[in-house]
Amino acid sequence: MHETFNLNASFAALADPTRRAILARLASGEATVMELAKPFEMTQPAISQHLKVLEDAGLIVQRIDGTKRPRRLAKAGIEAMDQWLAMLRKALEKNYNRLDELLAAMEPNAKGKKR
Amino acid sequence: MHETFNLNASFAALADPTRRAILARLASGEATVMELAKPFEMTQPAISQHLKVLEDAGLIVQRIDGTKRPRRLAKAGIEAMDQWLAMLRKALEKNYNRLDELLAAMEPNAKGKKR
DNA sequence: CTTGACAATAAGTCTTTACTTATATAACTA
DNA sequence: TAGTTATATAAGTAAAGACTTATTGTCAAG
Repeated sequence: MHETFNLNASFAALADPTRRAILARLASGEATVMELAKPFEMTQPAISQHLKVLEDAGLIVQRIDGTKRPRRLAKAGIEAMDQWLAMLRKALEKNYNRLDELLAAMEPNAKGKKR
Repeated sequence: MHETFNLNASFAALADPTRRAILARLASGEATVMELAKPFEMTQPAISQHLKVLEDAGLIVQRIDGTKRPRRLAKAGIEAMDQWLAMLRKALEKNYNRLDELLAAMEPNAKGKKR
């Protein structure tokens, strides 16, 4: 419930190229809204809205510095997605092995051979 | 272009809990549409549409077996997302170190006030 | 050849999303 | 203090998404 719900928001957040670019930028350190907005042909409110999506998804956090609100990456949310994907990747490896076994069973003659 | 576009679709695909459940199911091996549909309170067309989304996103592939169309996980698409996220995770580790350095540098003197 | 199982597609509805412009608020600066 | 900078919020719109029901295409088996 808590986790699944958050994964919905987290993956949805990554589905947008602007938001992925923002995260990539934050990967090299904190940045303010204006700094983040600069590379895009988009208004500041649009960027603020993207940042809200990222924050609600648990992927970034903000800090207060005068009138500025520098954002940085948030570990927890990113790791949650990473772990979910790791599960899939592991399954892929397993299935790959299983496929090997299947092929081996189907071709007793050519067992262990790579064609 | 190719890669960014695909990541849009891939992450968007994972944003839906039904589709994540489908992938989790496929993690334990091939399954037909009907098999995949069974756990959900949803019609078969709905599942077929989800499968189309997953396939367009490069996350699954299908095989033809009579009138059945068994799906299985697709390595490439999953790895693409995994690698993008790995980039973020790496940045987090780096930034964590950087923060350590910053705090260490600030510590010798009295720490800044907050105002 | 007909029937039934498996699956895709079409069309319609309702909700969500990604923007825009306009405006508000709070904190710096001169 | 007044003006400017940094950011958030509100309201409106157009497009995309997640379903539904209805229908169609294909194969397999009697």
